[in-house]
Amino acid sequence: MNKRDNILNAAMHLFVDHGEQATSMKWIAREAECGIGTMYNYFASKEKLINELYLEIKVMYSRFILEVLDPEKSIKHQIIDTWRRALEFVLRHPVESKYIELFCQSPIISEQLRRETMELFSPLIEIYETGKKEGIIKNQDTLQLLSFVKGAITASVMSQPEMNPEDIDAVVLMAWDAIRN
Amino acid sequence: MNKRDNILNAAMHLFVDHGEQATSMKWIAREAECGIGTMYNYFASKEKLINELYLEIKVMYSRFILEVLDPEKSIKHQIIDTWRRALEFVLRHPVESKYIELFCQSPIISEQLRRETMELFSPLIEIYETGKKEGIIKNQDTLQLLSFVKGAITASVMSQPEMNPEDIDAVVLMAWDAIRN
Amino acid sequence: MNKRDNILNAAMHLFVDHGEQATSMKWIAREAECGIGTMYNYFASKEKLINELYLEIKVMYSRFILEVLDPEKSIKHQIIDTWRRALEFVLRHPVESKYIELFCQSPIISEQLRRETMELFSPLIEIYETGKKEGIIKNQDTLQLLSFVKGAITASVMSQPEMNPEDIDAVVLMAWDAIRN
Amino acid sequence: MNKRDNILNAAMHLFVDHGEQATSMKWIAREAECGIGTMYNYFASKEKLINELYLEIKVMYSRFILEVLDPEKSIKHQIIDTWRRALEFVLRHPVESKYIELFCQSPIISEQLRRETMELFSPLIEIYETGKKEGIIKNQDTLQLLSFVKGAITASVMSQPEMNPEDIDAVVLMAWDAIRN
DNA sequence: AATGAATGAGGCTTCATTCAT
DNA sequence: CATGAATGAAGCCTCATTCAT
Repeated sequence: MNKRDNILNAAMHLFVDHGEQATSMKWIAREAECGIGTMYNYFASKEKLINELYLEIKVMYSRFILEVLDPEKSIKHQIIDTWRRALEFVLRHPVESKYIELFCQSPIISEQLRRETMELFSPLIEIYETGKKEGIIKNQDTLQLLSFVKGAITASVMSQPEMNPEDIDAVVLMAWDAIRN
Repeated sequence: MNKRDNILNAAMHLFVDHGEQATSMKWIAREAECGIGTMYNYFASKEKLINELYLEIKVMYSRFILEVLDPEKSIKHQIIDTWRRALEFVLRHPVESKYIELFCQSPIISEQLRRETMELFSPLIEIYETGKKEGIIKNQDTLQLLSFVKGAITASVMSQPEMNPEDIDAVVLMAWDAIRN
Repeated sequence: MNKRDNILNAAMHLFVDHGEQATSMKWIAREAECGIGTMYNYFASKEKLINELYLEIKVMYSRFILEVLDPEKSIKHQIIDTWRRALEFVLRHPVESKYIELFCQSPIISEQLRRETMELFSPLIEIYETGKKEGIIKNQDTLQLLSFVKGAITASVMSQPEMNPEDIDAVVLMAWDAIRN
Repeated sequence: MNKRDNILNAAMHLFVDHGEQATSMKWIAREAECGIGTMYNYFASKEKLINELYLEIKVMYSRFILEVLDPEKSIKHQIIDTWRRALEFVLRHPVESKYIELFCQSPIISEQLRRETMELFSPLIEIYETGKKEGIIKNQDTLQLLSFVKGAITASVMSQPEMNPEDIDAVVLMAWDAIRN
């Protein structure tokens, strides 16, 4: 594992466990097993580090979810697949998930970066809009639909961090019942 | 307005806008128009202040939601009423809502307090369980159901802070479709 | 016991147990069972309080020692009597003794007060000088003699706070052997 | 001079002149010509600094006194030699001596450290006990003897900080007369 | 005279950042 | 590149003192 990733990984774990501001650069350096000065060769400041970490995780997350999209499949299938992937992400990458949950709204994240990472998920928007046109999901504002299911799924998995396949099926079913026509 | 509430109010606004850790006690004092020392007559430490603020808001929130519960009504009505109240709370108390959204998971909130505030919502649990017995809502784990709709509704209203009555109806319908049998 | 003495007494105990600076005015007020403001009716400031306490104790100490002086007795007897009284003072008033031991040199005590309290013991000086003239004690500088025996006796009793009569006799004998001719 | 010693030295002088509690860390830093933060690289807290300074001085003091012990010499000579060294220490290291005098009993010094530094002087105890066995000094409790002469000598030199050789001889003689048989 | 809430200067300590090695 | 000692601004908190009641 390269040194930059080492640092980001150490930072993520500490942030999740103790909060961004309660985690000092010294502490990150100790966990990453490098000198404090070294970190400043990779990240110009703590703020930069936090923003880069945020970007890294969001990119990883969006890739994980979107890479299962198969345009051959039906819209319903595609939507449900993204949900399953979202749930799977939490199970496979609990720390990254917790990070997103906790610091998504951190005031340190620049507004610009926040907007950029939102765009990573734009392919989802198209799917939902196609779904609406096909009449298989409710004709609501797309952002509304997305927020609803994202909130629902995230909260579900957070409240029960160790889901088994039946739990996953149950949550996916509820989400589908919520938005389908 | 009494001085203690002044302080809590100033703190809440600053916390929501700039984060708990980025908000200094000096800053809160300036906003609350009192000396720093005065705050320590009411709250033994910043941590205590944060915890008391959390409790205050959670109690206010739970009262607001639960006070519309009418045992005479059908379970479906009662469930939907609580959702409408939850949405109304966000519209009427946007800062308090944002506070809950942001700091619900703050590592500063003591585990004990977190548990205590959870119990404030226990009446909801009974309603859902009656609903399950009556067969009108899905036979899922109650905490799962609650998390799902809570997450969904919160995310919905957060993504669109100025909802009109139709939006509210739409969200409530989605939530109901999600959990009904 | 009057209120002023109450305050001085509470202050003395706290100072001895925790140090002058570590003892807050609030704490003294709590122990003296009066309001903080009340203390300021009796002592203009903490510094004044400390200085008055110092004076009070030193006066008490000097009176205790000097009141046994009997000009009818021989010089040797008078000297030894003061030592016995000094030892007795420690046994009877351990807290006051500890206070003297600890804060005798406190930088808060004003130089003037320190000089004034020194004069309280001036009768002793005359006795030693008479003793030198009579040739029964060593012909040293009087301050030297006084310091020597005072240091010796204080250290003795401090190292063994619960002396029995034989211990007292032993210390007195050593002191006498030290200065006698 | 190394930086740690610089800090300890600055601290010692300020403590002696103004008291431990009246001396702020900022002040010590200014005198030591370093940043405040630098001090915390060497001492984890003000309390630690005070304790380490105490240890340093006590070790220096005990070494200074004990290094003249010569088992070839008579007990009387050995005892008197340690006294002369103690007096010499005060003359050569007046600030260190004042520090011992003033803060020996500071409530900040940990009880454990106090016990440890006492043991530094254990060789003295053996000498006195040999002296008692040989019948050349009074058959008192050893700690009593030690306290007596230590208190006497310290007080003597403190009351007259610039002693000449005759004064030293006089004090040593008084001390010897006090304990000899 | 008695009280204690209010105040803010100042204390200890942390920590992001720099820079000489 | 890597390191970590040095730095001082800024944070939390204490506490002597005041003043309105």
